[in-house]
Amino acid sequence: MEKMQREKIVEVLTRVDYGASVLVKGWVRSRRGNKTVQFIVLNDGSCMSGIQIVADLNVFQEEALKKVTTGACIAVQGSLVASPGKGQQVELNASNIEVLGEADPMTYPLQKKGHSLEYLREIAHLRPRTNTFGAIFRMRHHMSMAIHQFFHERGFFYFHTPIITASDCEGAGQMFQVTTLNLYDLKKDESGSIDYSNDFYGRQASLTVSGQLEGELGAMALGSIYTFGPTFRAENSNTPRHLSEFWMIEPEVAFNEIEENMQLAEDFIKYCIRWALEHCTEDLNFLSSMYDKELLERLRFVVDNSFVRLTYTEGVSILEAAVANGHTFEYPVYWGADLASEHERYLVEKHFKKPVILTDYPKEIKSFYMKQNDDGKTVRAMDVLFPKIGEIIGGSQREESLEKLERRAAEMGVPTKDIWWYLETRKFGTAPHSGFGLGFERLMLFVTGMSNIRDVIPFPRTPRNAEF
RNA sequence: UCUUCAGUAGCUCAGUCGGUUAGAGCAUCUGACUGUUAAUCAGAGGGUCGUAGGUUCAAGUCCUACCUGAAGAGCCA
Repeated sequence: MEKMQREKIVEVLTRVDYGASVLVKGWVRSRRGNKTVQFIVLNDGSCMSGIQIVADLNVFQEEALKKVTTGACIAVQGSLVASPGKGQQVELNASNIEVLGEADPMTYPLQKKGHSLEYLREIAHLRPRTNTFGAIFRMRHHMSMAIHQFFHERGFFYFHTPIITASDCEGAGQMFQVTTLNLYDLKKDESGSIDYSNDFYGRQASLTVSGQLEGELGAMALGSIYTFGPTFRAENSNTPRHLSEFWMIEPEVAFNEIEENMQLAEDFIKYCIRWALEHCTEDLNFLSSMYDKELLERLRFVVDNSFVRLTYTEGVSILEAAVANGHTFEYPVYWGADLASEHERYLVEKHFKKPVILTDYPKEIKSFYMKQNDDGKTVRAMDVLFPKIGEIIGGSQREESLEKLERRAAEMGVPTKDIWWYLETRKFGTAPHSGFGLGFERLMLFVTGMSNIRDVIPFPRTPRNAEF
């Protein structure tokens, strides 16, 4: 084969310079045909569509096409022609086909017919080659770009918080320990505690459960920052909405109060969804047709309507009214109770039928760092609740008073000695500030219409599952 | 972690009240077909019924434990 520049199928499909000689490389999705002509659908991942390769058997020996099987990788040189068949604008009349990598049809796990998502999870190393996961992972990229673009446009700085941390007071869940100690020969002191003085960091260390505390340090210097990185929770959560390793976006803004924080959250989510509608049309249409017919409608609805904002207290009143009218919940509703998912779902899906931002929760059920309201009972927390997926964002205005912060930490039994540096932001030049955290995969669930979080990250990490 | 459901061919599933040799579609292979669109048509091969015990004359089917998966719940993003 003469030396040519390989072209991406996404580009070739838009071309109209018929007769041009083109080289494409990709993986065979299917081959069909008869004694005269064979059709090969070739996909290189650059877009959902494959290009149809036409192999005239006057040009090719049937034997030469034997290795062109589903899953094989081939390079095809041919001339671009307008397709006489239905279903595609252009196709490639092959003049040369080279098999770069064979795929034994007897053992190749992907067939051209559909597979269940559960089965594809077991072959996560190959599922990116399917239409569904090609679409999802292309969208994952686009959503990442949207996030950076949104914050960059608004003057936020991408701030890198550490993945390994020695503080355990976020209260966000169980942590994975990081150690180089010999687990077969752990040294313990008289009280039976493990001696970490010889560990890598000279102290106990873990994978981060949130970059928020360090993010606040950035905000108190750079003004507006965001983080976007992996986060780890060692919770034994087995649900379609939890991963033990997931990606989180955490903006933090100096001088923002809770209202501005809410506006930022709403603008941010809408920006991302609008970006998906504009940049991922082909993939969205596929996912919509295959998995969720109302997907596009739901995305447009969220973009076009403002989120409902109400306080926890108002939310509880609505739920209590529902109970009075005969609606039954499994868990009781009363002021002070943490809302169960059935309660959140009722507000979002039954009562308001649109995204809801709940604010001003009882201080007892929220973290120590949230700004205390003057009523002495509530804090300036905010949760953004979405249809289908529940809580997509959790955030708050932060307590800027050192005294109040320390008192609350003590009341809640939070060990603050490891976060003296965090407290010093309140000691030196403290300022009102706010931020929130958004689970990237939860956003992905919403924009793709997928229902299991294990299907929107290439290699999901969940309890008892770290394959690939 | 709790509750419920499921595990039978490469994949998706059927298998009746416990009863003879384990069924289908798709995939794969072989053949047919002059442009197909998840092509079509004909034929063939393909099984440790999740694992280990137990009940029974007899277990894919009933019981127990465990493993794996899914849904819901809790925890949370």
